[in-house]
Amino acid sequence: MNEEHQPIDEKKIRIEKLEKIKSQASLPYRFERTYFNADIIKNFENLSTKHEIVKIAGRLIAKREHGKTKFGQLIDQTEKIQVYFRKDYLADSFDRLDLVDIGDLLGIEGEVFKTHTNEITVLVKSYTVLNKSLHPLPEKWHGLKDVEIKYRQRYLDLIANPESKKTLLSRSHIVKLLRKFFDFKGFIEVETPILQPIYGGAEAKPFETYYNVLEEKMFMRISDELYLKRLIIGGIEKVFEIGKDFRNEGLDRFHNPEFTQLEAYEAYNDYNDMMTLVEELFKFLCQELFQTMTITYQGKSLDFGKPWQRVEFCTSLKEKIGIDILTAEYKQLEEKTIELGIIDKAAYPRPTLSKLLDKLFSHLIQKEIIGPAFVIDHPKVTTPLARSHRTNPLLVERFEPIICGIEIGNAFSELNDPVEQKKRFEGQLERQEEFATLDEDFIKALEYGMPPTAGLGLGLDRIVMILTNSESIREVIPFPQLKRLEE
RNA sequence: GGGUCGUUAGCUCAGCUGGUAGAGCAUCGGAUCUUUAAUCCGGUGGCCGCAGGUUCGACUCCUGCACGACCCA
Repeated sequence: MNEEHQPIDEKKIRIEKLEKIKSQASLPYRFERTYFNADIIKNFENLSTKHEIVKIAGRLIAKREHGKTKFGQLIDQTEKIQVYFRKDYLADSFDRLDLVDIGDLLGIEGEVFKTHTNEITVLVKSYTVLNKSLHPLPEKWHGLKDVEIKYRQRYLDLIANPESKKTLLSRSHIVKLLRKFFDFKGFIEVETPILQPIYGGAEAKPFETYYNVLEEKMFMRISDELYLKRLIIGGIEKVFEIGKDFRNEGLDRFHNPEFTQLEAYEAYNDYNDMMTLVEELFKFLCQELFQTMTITYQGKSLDFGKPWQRVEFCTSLKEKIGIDILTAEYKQLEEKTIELGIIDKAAYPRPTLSKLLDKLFSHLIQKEIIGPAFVIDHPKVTTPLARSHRTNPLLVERFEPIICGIEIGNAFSELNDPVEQKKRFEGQLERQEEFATLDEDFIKALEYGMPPTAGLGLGLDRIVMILTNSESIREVIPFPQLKRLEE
């Protein structure tokens, strides 16, 4: 760069402005807000006829200068609202608006009125700079599109893209509704250990950590299941937990390594009761969020008013590939997956039977299900924690809720026979399933007698995706996992 | 892990077959007393993701790397 033309250093300019502001008065520690912007819009008639002085606070996101007047837009948590500065009302402080940039945080006192074009506006009687932004904001019209910046600097995404903010606020609303539903149904909310000496309750690679004081390797939980069942045994008969699970696996549109799961267990019930509960839950969510049972996800229409479709795991696969998976040889299934190009020999040199079945089903059947549907009655080998099917001992009483091909949960009639449970765990170890563990302490708990119990796990992030029409799990997680940038 | 695509001003994007960088918004200066993607006039702003290579010459072609998106595993 040559000497005459320095690059614009917007930060430097803004710091200088900030110094000027500070030299006149120090930045306030608080501002007594009397209304959120949304409440002003809601109560406009009342506020304007009474000429009430309102105090609002937020970030300036637009500025339109018009000689001896200026219009701006101030956004707070709830809404944006137009603000109107006039030199004849503000005198000297009008000139000091030169020190105010888009992005700055303002406290404003003024009167509510409507402009000629019927826009609800706050006529500014006085304003205070509460803090400055030292950087310019993303562009006003196109917003912030660069997905990498959106997630790395989520605050900018929230300021610039109302849709992103709406999605995260919806998430909070949905979590509240989930708690309300389970509370209404009489479930007790608990918190179980995230740091566990033995992981279990799912098939997934755990994150490992180390507890110095105990001099012991620990795992971040991959599921809450085994602890919640211990509580069922202890007599907390309707129990649920909402919390993070951690799986040391890939990242994609549907997976984040730490994700939120809702698990619920109800004693004296079975998986049919749990299906009913899930149907009721989605009716409740749709009613509260949309006041309708019909919603659209990524262009697909979904009706939660009707009973969910039931898709039998084995029957549907048999219809599709003409193989009875319950009697088929391992080799036959392996050949089929290779023939269909579903499994890569290099990645899985010796896939387990459970893996093969899972791959076949998710590719051939699940992907095509729009639903809402329950995939039911899986082969026993796939599910060590579920109870055998009451009419077919080769199956378990299990269901997975599927919406638009996305698996949003997993549920069973819980296996409560300690001898059988131990055999199933040992079977997994013998078959050398990758993440098999044997939790003796859990078996011991079962030996004291667990009532017949229905259990449910729901992927909260995925439910939020569907209810907010988000195409990636990253949109519904405030700070999704990204690779670290090199310095 | 593999494939395809992307990375250019603070933001959103152009940039042809290789000839040395463009627009809009933002920013800076000026005009403007109801604007709303305000408008009008004038100006500033670039390690063209990073590192090599080919070439007289590379944003452009080639190789590698980083990050991201989608698809596959």
